[in-house]
Amino acid sequence: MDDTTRRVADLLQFMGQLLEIRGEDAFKIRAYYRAADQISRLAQPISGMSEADLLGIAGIGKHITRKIQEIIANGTFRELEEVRQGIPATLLELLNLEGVGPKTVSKLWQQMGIVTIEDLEKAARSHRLRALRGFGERKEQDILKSIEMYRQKGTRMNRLEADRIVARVASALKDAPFDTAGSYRRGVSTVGDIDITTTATAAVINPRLRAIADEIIDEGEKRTSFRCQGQRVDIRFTKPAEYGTMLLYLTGSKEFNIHLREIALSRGMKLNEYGIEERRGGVLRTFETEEAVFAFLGMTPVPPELRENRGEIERAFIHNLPPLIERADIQGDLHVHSDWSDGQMSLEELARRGEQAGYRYLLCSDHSATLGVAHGLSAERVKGQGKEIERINRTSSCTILTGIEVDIMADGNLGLPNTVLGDLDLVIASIHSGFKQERDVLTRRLLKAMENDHVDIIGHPTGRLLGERPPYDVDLGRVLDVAADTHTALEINASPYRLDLDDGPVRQARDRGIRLAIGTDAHDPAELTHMIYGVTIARRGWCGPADILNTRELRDLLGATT
DNA sequence: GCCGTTTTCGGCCCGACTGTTTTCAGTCG
Repeated sequence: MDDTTRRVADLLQFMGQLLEIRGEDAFKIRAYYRAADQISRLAQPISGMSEADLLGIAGIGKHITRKIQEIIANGTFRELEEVRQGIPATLLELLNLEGVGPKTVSKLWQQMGIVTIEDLEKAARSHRLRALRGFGERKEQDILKSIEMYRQKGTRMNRLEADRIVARVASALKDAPFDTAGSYRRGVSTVGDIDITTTATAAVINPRLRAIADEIIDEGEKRTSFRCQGQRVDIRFTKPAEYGTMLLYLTGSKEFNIHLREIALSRGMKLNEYGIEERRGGVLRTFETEEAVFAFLGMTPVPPELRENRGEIERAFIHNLPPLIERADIQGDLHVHSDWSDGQMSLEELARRGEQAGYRYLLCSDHSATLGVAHGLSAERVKGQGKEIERINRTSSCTILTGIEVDIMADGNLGLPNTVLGDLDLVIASIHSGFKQERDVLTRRLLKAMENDHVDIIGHPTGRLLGERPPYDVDLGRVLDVAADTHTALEINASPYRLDLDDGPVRQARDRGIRLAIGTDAHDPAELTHMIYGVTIARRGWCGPADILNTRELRDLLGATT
């Protein structure tokens, strides 16, 4: 997203938060949040959009359009500046505390003069909070605990961590039937908490959960929340007859649920986690499966990965959802390292692992020599590796493709000469250094690499490491333009530590007909199994088999990239 | 503030759980 679009979304979000603290009408607040959300997922820069374009976006009307125009022209809007005058900026941070919402913040501020987390901590420690109406000893303790949690900053889990927690909870549930839901089920690249629904009863399950919980947050007949290995887990207990609507509700996303419920409402039906009822005193109709709910509403079932209210609901009503890629469509892995650079697998092992995975091919893409730490390959060693691969391929049903993950250096030149690159089956070009360069410099490095005829794929195009390093500052719009022009594929790096590109840009690339390549970037055998994470991101980006290079047969693949 | 196949006014997704309460407000998902 470009800076201006980002700023518009941020300021509308900010306005919503300020209005919350002021205790304004909840629907007005929601309107700002909704507008901010819509803008943050725009595929194009907002500054290029006309007034009519803006008004065409659901949830953006006359007033917010004017404010957007003001932000584009002046960097802010008058009403926001007026509202923020009266409210200390530090108050917003208090909203990050679990159990502390706008009403509480407002009360703390107006009745006790509390404006920072430090103020709040002091007041709670000296037992002054309990003087407020609606506060007691328990609440003081809870607030202190929330402050501690916030300072430890529980970050979102990557998929691998989430898988571990799910496995742990599954072991406690034993034979009880259950499904994961929430962002985990939708396949989001990082997961905030684990949502689970089960038809087993609370009476049976709650005691088992206590055995694996660090802490029980709250415990009930219908829902139990607890912390497991530092992460929050929510379990909903469901009757089998109501399982379909419960799973649908718990899977979300929130925006998907709201939109679907609005549509149900407009047809005189109320949809919740227990079923669907006629709005005027009808009986509750229940559904055992999600498919049954979708069928009743007249929709094609929406795969969980698509449930983000990005147009999939409308498409499901006209039975026109895109075909999505499946794990079984994958014919090979297009990014693997061997022990010729920093990987652990020999070339023989690569071939064997590829056969075991049922792959037709694997792209051996070791680092080029410029990347000192990775024992990268010189021009000479590239040749040597090629001979070795040729030998192994004679007896392997999984063809090892010769390749390289060549460095895009600080000046945009590549780490190996064209004469070397030209002899390889496929070339990935990636940035591994100079992350802090100016946006324009970084962007031009990528563009220059794409314009090289020998470069087939751009590896981990934004360079992010989830929870560790933000994406580098590139103009993704320009990258997509040039990728389309030069027929360069962009990678969906399937490593759970990267997932780069993520679903948003994948969708944009896919909509523009840009080809995508899924690679695990495996350095050891276990990492070859990460392919599923990449496939999931592709699905979230609305990709079908035809959008992904490595669904192709070998001959087709090489034909497409020469 | 947005929006319209009951509406240009009067709705806006819906429910669980907790703490501090004597019936509910606040928060969360």
